[in-house]
Amino acid sequence: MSQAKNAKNTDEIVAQWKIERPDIDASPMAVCGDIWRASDRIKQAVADNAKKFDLDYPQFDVIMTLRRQGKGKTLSPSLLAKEMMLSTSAMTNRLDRLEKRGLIERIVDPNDRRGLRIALTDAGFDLVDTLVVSHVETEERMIENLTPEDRAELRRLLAKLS
Amino acid sequence: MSQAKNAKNTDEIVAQWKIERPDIDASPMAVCGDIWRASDRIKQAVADNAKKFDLDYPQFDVIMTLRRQGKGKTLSPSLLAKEMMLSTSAMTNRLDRLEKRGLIERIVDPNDRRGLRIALTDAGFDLVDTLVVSHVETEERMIENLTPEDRAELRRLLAKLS
DNA sequence: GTAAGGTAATTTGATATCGAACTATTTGAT
DNA sequence: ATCAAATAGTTCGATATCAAATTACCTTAC
Repeated sequence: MSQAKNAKNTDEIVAQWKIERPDIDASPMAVCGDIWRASDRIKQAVADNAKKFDLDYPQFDVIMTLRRQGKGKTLSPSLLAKEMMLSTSAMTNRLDRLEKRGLIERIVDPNDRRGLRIALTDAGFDLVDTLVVSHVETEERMIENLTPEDRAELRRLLAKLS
Repeated sequence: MSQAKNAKNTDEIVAQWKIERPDIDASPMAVCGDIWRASDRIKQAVADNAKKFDLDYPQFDVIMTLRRQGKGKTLSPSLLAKEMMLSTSAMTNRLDRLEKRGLIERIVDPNDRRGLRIALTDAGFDLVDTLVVSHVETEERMIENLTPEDRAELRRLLAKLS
């Protein structure tokens, strides 16, 4: 995940293809590759920050999503899964681990006995409230070289992707 | 991986945090989140394309890397792993599967009996040469709404990330 | 009101990943 | 020359993921 020192930059990759397949315009690889790698670096930084709180990224992801719904709010496992683009079986797994750690609890849905409501425990709530500060600092550090205009422009360009 | 219909856009997420934690400027989440999601969509499209050739992304990744080195060129497993930012054990796994499919072969390094040289077979070479065409088309389709200037600007901005 | 089909969550089985331990070989220091 | 340390690749153990199957419950159509 972390940027390996020896990984070629995306221009070098395009140059290699230019030699091997001069009939192909490989330049999209540079654009897509740069997005890909930027994302990997952000993911790594975010995961490293979560690790400081003894959380892996999957756990971090869930409790952040729960926290931003508001104090006392709950979500069903399937909504959580949809929200974070994950299979419900992966969500079951994440919730198992978080429940074991006492950060969330599963509450039977009073209106639908098939369903559950997932709530942060007090410990989970407190943890997120500390965590989110350094999380935002981490992300800010990743993009600190971008001016406000750069940021807006970057988002505008990314929004144009199909 | 695919963009879930119900996933909130990153502005909505920032807005939720604004309510819950007005003391925090969560705007970096929107920038980083947009990069993250753009990357996920590209990854999905690339994996879907590979699937048309009965390859999963990991296998695709390896044979593309080998192919662009040039016909007949070889790389060691550890260099391959470094090149694609992967553990060597994951690389062993990928090579096992590719070897079973007859797309690559492991050749003992004549200069170092600990080492291997990984080479594409003729079948592997032919497969990549078809595959790479639709791969580039796939990536081009993802960024088709970006003008050449947009693409350069996007890369310039991404390069400014820490 | 009952049966058919839909939905919620979990379980199961397969695969990919990593880090650590392991085996075999090479390199380097004396 | 010898032996310790480094290196190449694999194996092992743990964890995460997905898709498909499963169980339980709800909703709809009649």
